[in-house]
Amino acid sequence: MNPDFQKIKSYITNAIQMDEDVFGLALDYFVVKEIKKGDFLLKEGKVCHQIAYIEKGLFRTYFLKDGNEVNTCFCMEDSITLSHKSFVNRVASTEYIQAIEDAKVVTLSYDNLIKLYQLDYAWQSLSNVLTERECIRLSERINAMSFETAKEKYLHLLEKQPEIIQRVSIQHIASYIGVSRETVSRIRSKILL
Amino acid sequence: MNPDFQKIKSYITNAIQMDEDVFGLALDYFVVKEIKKGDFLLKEGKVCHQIAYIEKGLFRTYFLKDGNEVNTCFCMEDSITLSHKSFVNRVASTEYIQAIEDAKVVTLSYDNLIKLYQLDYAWQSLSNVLTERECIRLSERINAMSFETAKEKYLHLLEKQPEIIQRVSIQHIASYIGVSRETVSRIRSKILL
DNA sequence: GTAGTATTGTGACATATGTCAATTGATTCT
DNA sequence: AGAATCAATTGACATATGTCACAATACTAC
Repeated sequence: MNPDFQKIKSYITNAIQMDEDVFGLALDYFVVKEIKKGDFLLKEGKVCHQIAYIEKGLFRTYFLKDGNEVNTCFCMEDSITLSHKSFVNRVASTEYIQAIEDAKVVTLSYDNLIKLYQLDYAWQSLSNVLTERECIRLSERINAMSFETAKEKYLHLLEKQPEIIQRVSIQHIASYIGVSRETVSRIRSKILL
Repeated sequence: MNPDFQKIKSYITNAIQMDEDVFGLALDYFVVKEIKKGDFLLKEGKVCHQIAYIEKGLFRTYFLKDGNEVNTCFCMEDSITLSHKSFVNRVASTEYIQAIEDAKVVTLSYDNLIKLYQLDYAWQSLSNVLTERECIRLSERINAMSFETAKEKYLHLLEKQPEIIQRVSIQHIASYIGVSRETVSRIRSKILL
């Protein structure tokens, strides 16, 4: 088996119980892609045709509000990135997915995923588990982000996803937690005291 | 068939294609409950054992942050209310679900839902569709609530769910959009000018 | 290495929103 | 109906955060 598929295999079998041969059904469908920093996995207006398992690198998801970029998600190694709404409903995406570090992903197209659904129920089940997880992640993010001060939001992120703070520029973090970059800068300088 | 089940039947067959007899499998499992204004469908610390289809009435979901109630959701007629995280993972809920109007719901327990999953795949499929929808609703709420001003958030709610504004007290709306009730009061008085 | 560009930090000030207090208005209960 | 409780409004003021301008630092490309 392509050694690139070892990590996504662990990821999947970690989420649900899946037999070796059932996983094998997907081998011909996986496509490995290298993405350069700054390049896009998805742009507004395009339908999201693939899910991408991130083997290496870091992506941000953002949308445009009054011409300004608003970050909604950072995805790094051993996670999956896609525009959920666009992928599931087969509609044009309202968001962008951009690599902010050089990246390597294993992709699976919508059409092939549907084929896998029909070949074995475990693949359907995997989708369900991942969707449930996404749901819970989103509701936690709402609670964290809607009812906390700028400082609380920063500290919350620092606690929950310290690696993001390390690897992502301050302006992207500011946009992610919904405050100005100056405010994040001031919060950060106070914390260090 | 119990006339109380007519509405939930429409709701389900609207979400997915489901045969008459497959729907019939659930008839013995549905339990109709009347809930008085102020009473709880779920409290913090309890596991959410049921999903509730709302035939009549209005519920709010909230959690406690530093002793203050923070509203996260309002659910009314022809929708479903539950604590997703608690129901799916069988863990203690961190949130409360309270009727803020006299209500009538049709409930289905977790155990019975699992039985239905095994009796016919359509029930599993229904769950998946509803979870997908919830995901999309949550991400829209994040975008609306995290990156808008108090006024924008109020107007957004007014546009998307005008009935909420009519039926829910101003303090609950304020908590829902994450601003003080005085601020909502001032926004409202300006809009009317 | 140097020039140029992009990113971050800091101060001054403006503004939105929160907090507190008092008043008015609406519900509920007996 | 009247008392009592609860909800909403309004004003004064405090505070958090945004905006703008500029300096300092860190990257990037030649």
